[in-house]
Amino acid sequence: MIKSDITAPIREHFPGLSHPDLLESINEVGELKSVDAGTKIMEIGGHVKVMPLVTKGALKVLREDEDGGELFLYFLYPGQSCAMTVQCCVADAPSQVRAVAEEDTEMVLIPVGVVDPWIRKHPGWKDFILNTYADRFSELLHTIDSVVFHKLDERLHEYLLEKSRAAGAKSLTVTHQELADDLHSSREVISRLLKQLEKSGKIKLARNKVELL
DNA sequence: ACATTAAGTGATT
DNA sequence: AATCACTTAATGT
Repeated sequence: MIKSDITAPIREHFPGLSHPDLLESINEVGELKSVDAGTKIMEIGGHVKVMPLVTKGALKVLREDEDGGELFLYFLYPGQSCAMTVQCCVADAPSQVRAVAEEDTEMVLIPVGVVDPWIRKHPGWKDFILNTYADRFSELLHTIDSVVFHKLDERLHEYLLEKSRAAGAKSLTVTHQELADDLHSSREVISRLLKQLEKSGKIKLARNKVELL
């Protein structure tokens, strides 16, 4: 079947999961999925049925407050996965974050039911889960540092750089409003900060465009 | 040409 | 740094 294609992207991006037994298990229950940029992968409050292993593109993970305000947390790149999923299938809790495809993205979906059993069955899987946790935890600390200690203009600049990395391009197609939403700020403030960044020669602006220099 | 949406500005808190 | 009220500019139909 086409199923054998699944292990190829896994072997390429998740070298830690390349033990034959584990690959066979992944091949049995995993499902390769491609989504267009902007597709919602996970909604807040939604029940998590699969754990995504990103193999191409990027997922954007966001927190949302009571009144619909958003806050960007981190991107998930190829070779990474979401610790929230593990938390959710262990605690059987609904998702507390939203995940959206930042680019056209490809991932292998692992049913949450096998996540726990595999930890005992496959040493490589256990290490992977622990690493996923450790990675997300330090990403989160970094985000907290950024929010609490950095000024908004620094955060904005850093976010633009990350976004550029996710897009794999220097030129981004975004509105000021979208940036404001991700950083939990307001459009006017972002506009003004962007203009400062442009003046200091770090970026170039056009309608719906931000170009990193 | 007109309507819609993005971006800029100044004042206020 | 956020919000408001308003203007100006760019874009789609």
